[in-house]
Amino acid sequence: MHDLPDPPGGARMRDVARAAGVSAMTVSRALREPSRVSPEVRARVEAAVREVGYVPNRLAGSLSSRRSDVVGLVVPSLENSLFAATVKGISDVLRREGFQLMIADSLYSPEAEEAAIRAFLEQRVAGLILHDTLHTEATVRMIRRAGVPVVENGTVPAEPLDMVVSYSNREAAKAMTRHLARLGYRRVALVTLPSAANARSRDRRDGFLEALAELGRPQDPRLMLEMPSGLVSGAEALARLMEGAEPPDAIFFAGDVLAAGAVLECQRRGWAVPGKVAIAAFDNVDLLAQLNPPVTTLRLPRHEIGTRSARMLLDRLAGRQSGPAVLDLGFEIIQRAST
Amino acid sequence: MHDLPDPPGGARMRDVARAAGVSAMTVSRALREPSRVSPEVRARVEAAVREVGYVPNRLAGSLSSRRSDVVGLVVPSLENSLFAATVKGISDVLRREGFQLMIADSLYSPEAEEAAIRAFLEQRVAGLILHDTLHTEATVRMIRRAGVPVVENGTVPAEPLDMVVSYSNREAAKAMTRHLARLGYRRVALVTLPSAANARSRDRRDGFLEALAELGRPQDPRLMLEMPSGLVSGAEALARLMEGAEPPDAIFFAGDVLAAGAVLECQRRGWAVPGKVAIAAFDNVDLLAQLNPPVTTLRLPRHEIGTRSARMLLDRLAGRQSGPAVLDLGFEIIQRAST
DNA sequence: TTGTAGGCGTTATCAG
DNA sequence: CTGATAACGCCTACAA
Repeated sequence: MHDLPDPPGGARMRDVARAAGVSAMTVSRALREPSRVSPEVRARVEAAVREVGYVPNRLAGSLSSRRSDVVGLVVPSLENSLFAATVKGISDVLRREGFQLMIADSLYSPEAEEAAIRAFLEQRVAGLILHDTLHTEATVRMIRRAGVPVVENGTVPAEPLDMVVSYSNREAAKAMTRHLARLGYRRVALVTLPSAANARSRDRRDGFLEALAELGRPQDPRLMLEMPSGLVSGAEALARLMEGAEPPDAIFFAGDVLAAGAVLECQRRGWAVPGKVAIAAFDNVDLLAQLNPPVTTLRLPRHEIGTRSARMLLDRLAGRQSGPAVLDLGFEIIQRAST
Repeated sequence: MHDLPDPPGGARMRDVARAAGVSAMTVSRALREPSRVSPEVRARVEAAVREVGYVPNRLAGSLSSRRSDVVGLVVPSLENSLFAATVKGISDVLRREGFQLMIADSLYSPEAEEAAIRAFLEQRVAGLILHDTLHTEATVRMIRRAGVPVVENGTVPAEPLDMVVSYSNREAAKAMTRHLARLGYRRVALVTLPSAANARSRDRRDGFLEALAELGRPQDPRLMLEMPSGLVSGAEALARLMEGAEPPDAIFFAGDVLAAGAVLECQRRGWAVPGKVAIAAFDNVDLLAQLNPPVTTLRLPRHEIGTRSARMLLDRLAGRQSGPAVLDLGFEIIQRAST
């Protein structure tokens, strides 16, 4: 909390009013509802605004009007480029509608998310977009009490807080597993990110297991691995899985850039993909299409999740939409040479 | 701008005061300067806060105190993971100090930057961090008039607005060019991002040319190319440069993931790297170390730029630092197998 | 179409 | 250590 150097340089509405020879109220109107002010006065006000270099104070405006044009966003990580696509989608829509974006990262911790959301509510944001769907009880109470609209993004939660825009991690993982089976792979392994604090990861694992069950295949713990994020991690996962007695003939890397790391490791080891082992990924990052071989993966609507979330939130704020809503944006399998 | 549902659910300070049997002023103190309130009262206030579910209204607080704990950040692009590292650094420091972050992207357009900055100033942010160093005149006027502290990040500008935290794009490009010459490469090509709206790109080109001049080598327009960002673009740049009559023996990709795209294209063409052509990159993204061969590049202090920028800004806000300051964080060459 | 009065929820200031 | 009072800059509501 630090000093705002308003007084020396900052002109207030009344300064504009004086310069334009009207009342402050008229300046306010001229700025927000130009049509409700005579053209002549409007011109004088606009001139005065330029003359004194007036920058409206939205803190005062929001306090008085009990409205806000700031949306709060919490993502698990600011460094993950997958979230970046969603953030971009949100930002694009908000900008067009004249809203501002406050961002915080939760680091996959519900407690950190709670702190971020509290800070946002203190700033009286108009609405929240949350990528994680797991919240502390205190968070839920705070949000309920505040009454702000919320959009959740990460996956379709069992008990949505309010609105949801996502794809189904479970269905996506299931579809890819089926796809690999259809291609003839018999021993399909799954690598996920640590599921402890990651509902998305659990959903993917569940989808994988559901597919196996439907296919009448047994669960084999030797074919399931949790690894942290990263290229190196993908390489290591590959090594571990292939060292086993009955190695997989296909590996589904259901997270991040793990698959890319694995393909690069195959290059180093001189292993043919998919000859030695097939590799599938979970997200359509540019890299996967450019790798040798290009990697089969899922196209997820990352950017659209952002745009639709923002739209849904703004619709609610504008009273254009009533109740909770769940939007499942689906996904698509991209078959490439790696499987 | 939309309705804030404060009244139904939102308790105000006076509600807390009533519940605790004290005045609102005492609640305010108990919350912000607990030591200036008797332990007994403090406890009553804390209990009352929990009881009524009080969430302070910082709009009112900031308006009254003329302080803000929000920092505005403008990056060229929200999707570029290089900026993400800097954003993360900023966010880490701000969180620790209890500040909030508003983010907007400029899309490399000074006009869009101006709009974003205006919006931030309307929100009365305590300070600004700008990644671009090119601003419209109106932007400069606005910032000067507002008197908010500013940190610029992109490159060291000729006329800093205020504080600067960066590395020198020119020096970094120069150093890598020299490095390639030292390794024995005779015809070094340069690929940059479009320089029209990108000062960083121009600086890199200038550094490249300076190095050539120092080495007594001629400028060869056939060895300089501007390409848009992206892996595919890197592959295409490679193809174009190698198709010429006197192809380069080394290519310095001074932007983004261009170099990675080129290495992957070499794999496809069966070109040895560096046998057929050496490849160097500009930023230490994880991928470069994992590619085959691993790619020589520059380690830039992306994350540290963020942390130091935030610290410098907060120091200024706390009165701990006086005038403008320019912090050059340097860089480092990482020699790998691709050169 | 324009203006006046009062209040949004908090904090600075000064008094007790 | 605590409280009363007056802003902070703008907007809602109503009046002219």
